[in-house]
Amino acid sequence: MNAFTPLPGKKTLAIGPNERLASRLQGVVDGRFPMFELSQLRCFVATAEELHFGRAAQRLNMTQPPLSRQVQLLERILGVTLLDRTSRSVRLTPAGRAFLLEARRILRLAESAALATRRIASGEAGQIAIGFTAASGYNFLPQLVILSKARLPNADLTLREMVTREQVEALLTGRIDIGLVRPPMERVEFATARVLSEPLVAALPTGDARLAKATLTLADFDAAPLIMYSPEGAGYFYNMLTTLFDANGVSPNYVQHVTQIHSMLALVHAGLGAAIVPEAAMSLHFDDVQFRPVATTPDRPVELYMAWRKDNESPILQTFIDLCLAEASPTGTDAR
Amino acid sequence: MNAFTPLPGKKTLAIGPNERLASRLQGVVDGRFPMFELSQLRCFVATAEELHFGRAAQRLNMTQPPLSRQVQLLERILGVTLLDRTSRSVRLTPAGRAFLLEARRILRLAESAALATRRIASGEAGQIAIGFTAASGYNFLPQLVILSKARLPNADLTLREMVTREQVEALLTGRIDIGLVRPPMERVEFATARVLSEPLVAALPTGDARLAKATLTLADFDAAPLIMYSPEGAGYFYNMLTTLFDANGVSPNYVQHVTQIHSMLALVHAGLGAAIVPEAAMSLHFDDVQFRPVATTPDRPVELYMAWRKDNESPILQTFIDLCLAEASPTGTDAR
DNA sequence: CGGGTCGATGCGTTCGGCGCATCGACCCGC
DNA sequence: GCGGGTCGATGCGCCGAACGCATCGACCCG
Repeated sequence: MNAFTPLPGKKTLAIGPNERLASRLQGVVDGRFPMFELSQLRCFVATAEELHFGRAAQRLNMTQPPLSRQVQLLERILGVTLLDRTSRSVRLTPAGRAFLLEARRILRLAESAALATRRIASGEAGQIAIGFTAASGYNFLPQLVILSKARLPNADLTLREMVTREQVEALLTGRIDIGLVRPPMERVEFATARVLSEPLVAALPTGDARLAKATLTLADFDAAPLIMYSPEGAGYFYNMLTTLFDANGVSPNYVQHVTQIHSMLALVHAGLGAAIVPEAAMSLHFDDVQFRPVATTPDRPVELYMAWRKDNESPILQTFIDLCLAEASPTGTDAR
Repeated sequence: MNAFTPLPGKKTLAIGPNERLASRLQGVVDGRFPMFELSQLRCFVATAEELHFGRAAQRLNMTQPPLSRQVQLLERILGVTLLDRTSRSVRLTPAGRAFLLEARRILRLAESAALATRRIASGEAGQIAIGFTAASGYNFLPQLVILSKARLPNADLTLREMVTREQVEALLTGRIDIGLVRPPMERVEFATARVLSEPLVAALPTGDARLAKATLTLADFDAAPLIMYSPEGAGYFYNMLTTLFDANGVSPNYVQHVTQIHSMLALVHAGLGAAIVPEAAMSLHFDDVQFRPVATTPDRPVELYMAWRKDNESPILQTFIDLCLAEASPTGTDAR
């Protein structure tokens, strides 16, 4: 069992090891070098730091002979003497000094690569690309980013503004992992959760008589100048408002169609008319533009959904979504 | 007693065969992970690139079963699934995608580290710190740098201006590898080679009557205003000139002692007097300062030596010195 | 000149990685 | 729908590589 078996004589034939070594170093002959291993780098670094094979071996939890041999092997692989050693001293050669720095870098890189990969697999780190509609960028998205920075500091968020239709395609192609989209969102590939529902508010220019009322109704917009959403670029709001107006028999005077909410408010500021915008747009402050609630049925018609591919296996995506759903008020969300 | 005999109190030194295995598995438990090897990274990279174990194994000159096992082992070391594999397809997980980039970086770094170290050991690359006296920086040093850049493009030169005395100390402490020094330079630790010997020239202000002569003699400076070297900061030139003047019975009128040659020329430019400078100083152009040869014995009294430690084992230093000595005119050099 | 230290080396053992053969899952085409 | 083909996983035997022990040879010190 014990390896110790004292042999009487010493066999002087030492061709065996040299032959194996020769086969290993055959690559040197035809120009292709064999590569060292990280364990050999650790051997060398420990030895270079201790400048003493015995202590280095102790640090590496091994004995001195195999350590000596690993360092020798590393030197033969490199074809370079890294350490000048006598029985009295061990010193780094210039090449050894340079290689020591490189070896430390390689080992550090290997350590950090392992760590980073473990974090990514555990959902603590990684990249998340988020698509969002313009209006969700005013209020909800910033909160989402703040939440992510606080709870997932190693998450690397990429934000891309795009309309719902573009987000669907981006989700399918994998260009984004999460979409902040407007309903309806019914696709078998996607899981969705309602993350926001908010009322509509009227944006009125200073001096507008309707500012006297605390709350407006849709009837207040009948035959009045209204800045309206473009059916192409802002279909969700266009459809929502036309449906609401039709259901209530209201016919505003559409003075302009625009796509962006901040453009609408700029036109309100210019006195062109009123606009009806989601409550989140109140984050945008324009001079001479004031807001009033608008009563509708339902009273919070503007909905925002989070959508992601069911088969997206990114661990951090799961962490992120769990985080979002846990943080959002339970009544306001409706997962899957 | 052998240092590696297990002592009663040091159980940890006894590394049984089971302990290696145990430490490998135990490491995962107590938070310390075993480290992967570069060969495993190569296995993973090839597999991730081919997305096919059979082809990857072929690329690695091995068979598929050990490749599968190495990738499995890597995954167990990381504690992370890198590849989702069925019998029909192999796909990277998000963590695998991230680790692939890291693995490639590590392998590239290892390759380049080996290459760089081989270059350093062969004398093709490395760092050389050169000390030089101010005057040698005007002409000789730039040529040396140009020569080095052309023939040793991977040499990383560090240039430090210092007087001869400082260079000697810097050579002894290893702060510089090569000194460009003034004689005498007699130390057993150093090898030296004369790399330059040049005549003295007079720097005269425009209008000086001596400009009429094509060549001046030392007698031309007797009783005339002369800007002189400081004995502390420029001892070599101070001693050379005083010795020459004494030997020729000449007594100039020392109007100012300064250390730097360009300061002397500035004072000549200001009309304060003449100066005697090494020929290399003619590289410095001042308005209203013109040069004339000065006849001396010997006719090229200004000598520059290259000095380096005999025991400096830097391979590129040897290459560099060989290069310098081969390039310099054989008559002008005198190695060792 | 003998004891002590240290790296190198001989030697026997063991363990890990390899190749071969095979399994099991899955796809595809007849 | 069933057999052939593909592909990754696995069992197994073998061999080489790395380990530990013992020892050598060089060197230093008193």
